[in-house]
Amino acid sequence: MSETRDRLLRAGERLFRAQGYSGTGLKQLASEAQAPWSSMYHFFPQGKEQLAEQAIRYGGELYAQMIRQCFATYPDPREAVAAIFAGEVKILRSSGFRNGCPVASVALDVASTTERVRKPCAEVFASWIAALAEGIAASGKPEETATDLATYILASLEGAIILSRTSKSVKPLEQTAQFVLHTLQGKLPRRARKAKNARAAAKS
Amino acid sequence: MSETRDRLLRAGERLFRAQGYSGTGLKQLASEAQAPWSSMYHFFPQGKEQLAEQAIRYGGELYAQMIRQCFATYPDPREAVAAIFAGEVKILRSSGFRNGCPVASVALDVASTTERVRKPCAEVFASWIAALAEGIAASGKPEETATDLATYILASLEGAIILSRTSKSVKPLEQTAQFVLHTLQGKLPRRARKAKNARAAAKS
DNA sequence: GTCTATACTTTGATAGAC
DNA sequence: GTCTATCAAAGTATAGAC
Repeated sequence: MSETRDRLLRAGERLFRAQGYSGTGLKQLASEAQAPWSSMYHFFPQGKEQLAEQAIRYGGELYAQMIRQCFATYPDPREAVAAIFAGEVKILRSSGFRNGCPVASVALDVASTTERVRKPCAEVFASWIAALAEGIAASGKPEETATDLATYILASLEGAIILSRTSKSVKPLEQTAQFVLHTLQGKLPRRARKAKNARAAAKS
Repeated sequence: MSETRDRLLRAGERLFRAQGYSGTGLKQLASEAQAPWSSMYHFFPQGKEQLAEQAIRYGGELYAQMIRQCFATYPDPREAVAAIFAGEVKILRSSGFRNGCPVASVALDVASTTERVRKPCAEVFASWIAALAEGIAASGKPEETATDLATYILASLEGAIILSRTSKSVKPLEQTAQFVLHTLQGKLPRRARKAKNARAAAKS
């Protein structure tokens, strides 16, 4: 609907992604969005948390679409996941290692302090896992295994992005991709379903 | 040497870990450390960046020791890595999902803005990778492969911590551990060394 | 819906007495 | 090394005219 509102959300996604939640000021955000300061509280009367919540969902939906797009283009999950990692390499490179994950930086900032913002972060992560799992399950794997795999893939991707962004090198992303892809082509852990047994073993 | 200085560093590690760099105020930090406000600039005349830099290194060294300890206790890399993941589960649980990685939250905050703090973050990550690689190489794997593996393990661990912290559930951590351990016991990706070829393939 | 102005708080950082 | 006081700037949020 509103043009200005969209610009605010996009600026939010950009800035939160690069500087985190606390590190981004609303005035900087409005200025970056070329929006008047008054629109800030016009469109988001509940302030920063409300804006962040919607910016997270906005960026999250974009990324979910990208994931689905990859699986639509490459029916083979291995190729799809390779494309996702490769896409991340491109994003990091072309942004000078500024654009990492639009959710992770906010999530770490607020996970323990601002419940209202933590929740959308968790939901977006869950939606990405669902998108990955759906793509994987489409190739014939049982659904539970697909969700476990999807969680593992997202975790590896997120961590690799952090390492790459911090070291300003795409190597961690590329190296991690190799092992994840290998997992995808190989046989899965014996009985990925029986997480309970494995859990007990890991604890000891 | 100084008792007060140590308390400030420890408080820094605690707070930065849970709230990020921008999200943590120096006054809150001094109060939490039960240190007078004046000691802040007495011990860290260059201000917040200097404190953060040293707090990062402090926490980083602690974690590196823990990694080495795990490999010393369990000569089998698989068991050592399982212990590291299990330890993280315990830390998250016992802290009410507050204590994630002491570096990642700061790294995402400042990676693109505060070079002085980004650098120690990158160095600490590198030291953890080195510690992991050393433990893995000790079991007979070639050195280059060990470093690649170590990067992959750390990435998966970091990402899993994020997912677990955000969702307030240890499931992502436990599921990710399963796949990582499976990679460790299985055969490695064909020619982990020839990263260049793989890189080219991932791009296409 | 936008403009200008402003209240109030917190931030990082200094100064000077002791 | 610590205390008290204070600074300028930036933070979020509001108010009222247009």
